[in-house]
Amino acid sequence: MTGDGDSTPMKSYLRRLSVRSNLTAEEQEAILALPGETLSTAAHRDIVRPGQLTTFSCLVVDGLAARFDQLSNGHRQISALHIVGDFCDLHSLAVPEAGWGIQSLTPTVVRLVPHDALRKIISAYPNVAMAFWRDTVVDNSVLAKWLSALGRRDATARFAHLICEMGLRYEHVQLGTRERFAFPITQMQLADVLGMSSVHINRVLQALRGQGVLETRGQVFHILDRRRLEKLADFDDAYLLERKNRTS
Amino acid sequence: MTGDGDSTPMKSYLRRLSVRSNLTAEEQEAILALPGETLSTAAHRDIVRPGQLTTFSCLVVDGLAARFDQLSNGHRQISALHIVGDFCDLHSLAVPEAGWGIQSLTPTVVRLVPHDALRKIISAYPNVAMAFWRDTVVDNSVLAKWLSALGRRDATARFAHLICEMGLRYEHVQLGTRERFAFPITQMQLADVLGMSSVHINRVLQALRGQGVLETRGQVFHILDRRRLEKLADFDDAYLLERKNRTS
DNA sequence: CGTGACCTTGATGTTAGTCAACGAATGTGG
DNA sequence: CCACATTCGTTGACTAACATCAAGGTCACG
Repeated sequence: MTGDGDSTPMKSYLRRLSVRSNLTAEEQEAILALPGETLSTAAHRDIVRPGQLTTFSCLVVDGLAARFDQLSNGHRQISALHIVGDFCDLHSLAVPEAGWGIQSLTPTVVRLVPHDALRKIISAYPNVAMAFWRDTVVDNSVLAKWLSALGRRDATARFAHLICEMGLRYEHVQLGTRERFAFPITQMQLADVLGMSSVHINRVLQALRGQGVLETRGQVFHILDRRRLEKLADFDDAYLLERKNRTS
Repeated sequence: MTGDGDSTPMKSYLRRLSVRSNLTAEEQEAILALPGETLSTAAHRDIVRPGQLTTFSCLVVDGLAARFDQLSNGHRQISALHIVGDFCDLHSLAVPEAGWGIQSLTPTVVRLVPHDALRKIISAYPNVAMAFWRDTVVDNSVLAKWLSALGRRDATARFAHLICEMGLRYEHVQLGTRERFAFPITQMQLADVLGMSSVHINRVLQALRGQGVLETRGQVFHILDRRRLEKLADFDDAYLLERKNRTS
């Protein structure tokens, strides 16, 4: 297990929010007190089915989930990775009919928070609403970065960029450091994230290992030469918005 | 000119919102009454510079703008196209520091709406806030579709998909039909949207013309065989959310 | 100890990029 | 109104990156 398990399901989300937003003690209490049902799933299970009408939003408490798009040619593209502390479909509050599916990539624990409760908290605490919104903006920025990676970077740069990003994201929720973190994903799944074949993922990874840039032990990525990795990736962390905001 | 010009700058936005959200007469009045400054720019001008601190959000009143990501290798990727009626950085309300640049692709008229006024309207009319949010969700869905197109579709399918999408979007703001619309973009700019070279854009376009799928006259795209275009694109319009919602 | 998922490697094919040149259209200043 | 410049579109020849196919190896798990 990598997260907090069932004991304090909202804690990891609060940690994520606090990277970018200042919240008062009262606001933090209100977030921690959000109700919901906790659900454990095996790997490769649908958490949200495309087109499903939802009455709750779902927070990843433990494990790894992905938003994916299935194409008629049999291929699939993962358009978001949701790690511990990610509210993977907060937007379903505004649009209850899911536009895409979410699946667990590993055994995963999610917390289903009713839309009612979310509506209450955002109307009672406008600053919390802003913090929520801010986080959805970051998700959007990540998506935009992935897009330019797929459109304009070669396989090595794409791979390197993803590893840089995931390092920071795991660090934000205190599940590792930017240089060493458990990222339980298979090469086939990486292929679906980066829009390439798993064969090519493997070759790129080996090249990086060969150059002494990183090593993997099981699911733990260990970055040996961060400078070089960031250079290969043309990585700039600004889009992850690590600075605090308060706008209310 | 393709839009309403200066006379009623918020009207086209209202049209776009109304595709997906039911708004009362009072709410519509409030939106039309939003203050702001109107600005005309030539083509290829920065509207928002990356990193810029903004105190307003900007609505495209006429023309065509793009959100783009500049890479250090000299390439660039366009991660959103903003047509008439698109509020291209509503999210800057939550995150004032722009994470990306926005440029005009053609001579463009934008309306700069102060954040203050937007904050007032969303706190006075929660249903308007939801309508705004809903529209940012659609922008996000579009981005996700573009991502799977770049990751998992070949050049022809990507091109076809974009044309299908733009047809619907122009129809939504009543600037043409899904089968015939003015889309003033160069092949180089298309290349930056679709993550390919302008040479290849040209070849794909010619192939589609040769098959009698579409023709172009100047900037007007005319789709001759919509069925076939949608099939090539594997297009499903659900992500553009043409159904109405009201959640408040 | 067998089974299935995942990783690794090699050989081959295809898509689309790059480079280069020219034509067409559009705009500009004299 | 014309000569020029610039941008955009078109085409061909060549090349590089990555997909696909196929086979075997490794590891975890029942």
